[in-house]
Amino acid sequence: MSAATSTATAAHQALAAPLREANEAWEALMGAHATLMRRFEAESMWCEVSLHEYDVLYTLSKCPTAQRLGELGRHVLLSQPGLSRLVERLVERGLVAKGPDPADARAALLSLTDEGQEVQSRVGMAHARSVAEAMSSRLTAHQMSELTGLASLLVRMEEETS
Amino acid sequence: MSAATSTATAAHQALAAPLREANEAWEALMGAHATLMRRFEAESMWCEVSLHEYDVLYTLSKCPTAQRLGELGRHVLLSQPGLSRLVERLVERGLVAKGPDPADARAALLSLTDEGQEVQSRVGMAHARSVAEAMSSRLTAHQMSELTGLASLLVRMEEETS
DNA sequence: TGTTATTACATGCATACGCATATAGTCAGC
DNA sequence: GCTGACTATATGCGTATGCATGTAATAACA
Repeated sequence: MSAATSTATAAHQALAAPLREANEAWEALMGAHATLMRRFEAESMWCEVSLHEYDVLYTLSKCPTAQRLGELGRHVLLSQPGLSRLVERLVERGLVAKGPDPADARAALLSLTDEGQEVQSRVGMAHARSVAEAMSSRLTAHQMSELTGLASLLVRMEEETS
Repeated sequence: MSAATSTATAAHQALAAPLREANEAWEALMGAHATLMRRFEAESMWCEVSLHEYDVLYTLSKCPTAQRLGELGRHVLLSQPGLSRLVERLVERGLVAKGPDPADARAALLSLTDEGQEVQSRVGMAHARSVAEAMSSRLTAHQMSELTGLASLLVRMEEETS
């Protein structure tokens, strides 16, 4: 091996160590997400509402006041047109109510209907039980809170850096 | 509040504590995944290959030997027909080679072409740098390794429980 | 060995999605 | 108050995806 190659390799390895740690963490996080998503998707509770649809119902259920589409978009991993049409379907199905915003005629204010609340609550309960079963079979309570803390550090990153 | 209601509430709260911890952890993990995915999706490196396509190239690049579709499916969060057609597109584009399995005429053995390796390597480098930047801006090296450990505990859960 | 069940992958079809763009409303400066 | 930049949501269009099912090959078993 030539000196030049050796130097390049050493430099590459010096650079690679922190890069590798970060990518291992991301890959593990991806893997955990994929594993759990696959498990949850296979459950029987999504016959009424898809995961994306439940995501919207859940987000709305946590909001004390009616939300705009753009606000919802910050919580749902979906493009703006995609979310627009997803909400449109939920409105047609009577789970979400869409009304005008008195303060801004462009905006649409979204909230859960009674039926939407009922569906969110019912599906949410079943999902929460499934989540608890999956998580607690692999993590202790302490590990869960550690994971919560670490993952929370990564959330809303772009809102703070932009 | 009646005694019955009070008892039910107490029982609900006793049940709710571990359930809440698990769901907080899952929600934080979802949030971290969504935040980072949103950030990575916005990068310019996916003009050549989409995230799903890169996922396939990356998985193949890590396999020393040619893989079957079903094996790939264990690593990619995509339905079997979806993966079948995604691979079909990659084959048409010359990034993946598909050959017969001498041991099983039903199966198709998949591997990266030279061009596929080149694309995976190039996109992978850029992606890895982006991942490292995103992670290290919010986590210390120690926190990354903690996250790796915790997330790894959740991976391949169904393989061990089934 | 012949019949059935199972596995591995492919395909028809409906739908959901993203990108680009359109439409409608608000705001800033003058 | 008018014009131009900007924002919030909707729509046209092409494509990717999932579900149900098809096709071909292997396995199991009588």
